Amino acid sequence: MKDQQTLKEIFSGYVREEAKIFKNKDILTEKHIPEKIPHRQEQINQIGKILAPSINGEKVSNVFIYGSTGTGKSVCVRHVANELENITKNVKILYLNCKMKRVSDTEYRLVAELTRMLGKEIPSTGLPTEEVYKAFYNIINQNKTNIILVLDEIDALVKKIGDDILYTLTRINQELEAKLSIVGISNDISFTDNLDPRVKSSLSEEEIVFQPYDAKQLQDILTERANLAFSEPIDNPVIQKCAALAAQEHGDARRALDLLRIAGELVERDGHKKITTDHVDKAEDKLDLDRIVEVVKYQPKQSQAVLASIIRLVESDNKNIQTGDIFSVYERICASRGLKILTQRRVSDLVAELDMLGVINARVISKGRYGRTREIRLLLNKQVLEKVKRLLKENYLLTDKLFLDVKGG
DNA sequence: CTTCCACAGGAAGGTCTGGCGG
DNA sequence: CCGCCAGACCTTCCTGTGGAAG
Repeated sequence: MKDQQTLKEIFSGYVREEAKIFKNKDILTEKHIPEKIPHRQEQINQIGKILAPSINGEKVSNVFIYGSTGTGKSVCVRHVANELENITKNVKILYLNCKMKRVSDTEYRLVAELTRMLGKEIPSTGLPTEEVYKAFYNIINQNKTNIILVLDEIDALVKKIGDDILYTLTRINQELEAKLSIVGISNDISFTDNLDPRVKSSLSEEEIVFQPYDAKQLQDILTERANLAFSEPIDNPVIQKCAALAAQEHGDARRALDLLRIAGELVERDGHKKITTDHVDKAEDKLDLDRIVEVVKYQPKQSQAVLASIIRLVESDNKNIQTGDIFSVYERICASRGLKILTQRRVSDLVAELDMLGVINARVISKGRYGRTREIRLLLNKQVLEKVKRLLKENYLLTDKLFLDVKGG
């Protein structure tokens, strides 16, 4: 009873505190699609002009949009899409982020998801892919509406499952006399280079580029959103700091918003009221810390073992760490922990994955006579490294005592 | 110039799990 | 129940290669 009382007090105190700082925290997340998008009017108009003919039932051009992360590609497209759907029922917009695990990262899942969006349930597994395509075609034939398919992070899709699927999708129009257009969004500019020329030309009937924001523009964005998200105005230096830090990260607006949001959360937790630039500094640390630790936490055991090997090598002052070194340490860790030892080929892939996740940096280098390999560096600062190590120790993949004498490099 | 290291990374296939429709 | 399917995860086998050493 006493416990409950205390808990209630904690909660109610928290609720009050939250009410004081955030008016609506969602404004600062990706979920939110703002009414006003500063410094993107031109792009929005371009997208609008391209998609407008769909209102009269005409098929619109495929569009390819690129720009680095946090330049507003998705928001702008979604904004236009919302407006479009508000004024006409002739257009159905299917928005899909291709990076979504277990939703759109394979051919089957992607087509299944699209079919579901059009109103037909498809089991998550069990059917032949061909069957799912049939269902998709059928429902398109029935509906006869104009479909605009927005494929966000389309580069991730092609990287994983190839461009065949895009070819199939672009050909639907010929086969079914349907009106399906594709809006592809990518943050990899060189993405189209490796595309099948047919796909490439049909996908980029129109192209729109999003340049990174500069610090000033980021400030405008932050100010705009901060007014909606927080109950009290945010000090200018705080906004400036968020903008400056994000401007260093290729003008990533998402990062700027994250910084502001986390800073707000930190203040909230401390029970204070005013965000200061110190909070922004802390937010920056926390942002990286949380992301990496979270990533590592949900890596499979084998991948963690590989990471443990890399950390071991780094800790024993090895300068140039290469795949072979990692593998030999990895073998020992597995042996001592009773873990199955995978092949070097597989470990090489796990290393590549860790690289993609931003935990390490793996660069292919040639050492001439002494072979071609990957040179690996850890990308963790001291704070993050400590947390990751603790995590790996909990999983018995790292121990405190050194049990290795690694050959010098 | 050629040689050759220590891998990279593609291709194909195996094994297992979870789920389908009949 | 069966036979089949997709997908995760892994192995086996393989060809390709940048550049220092000879």
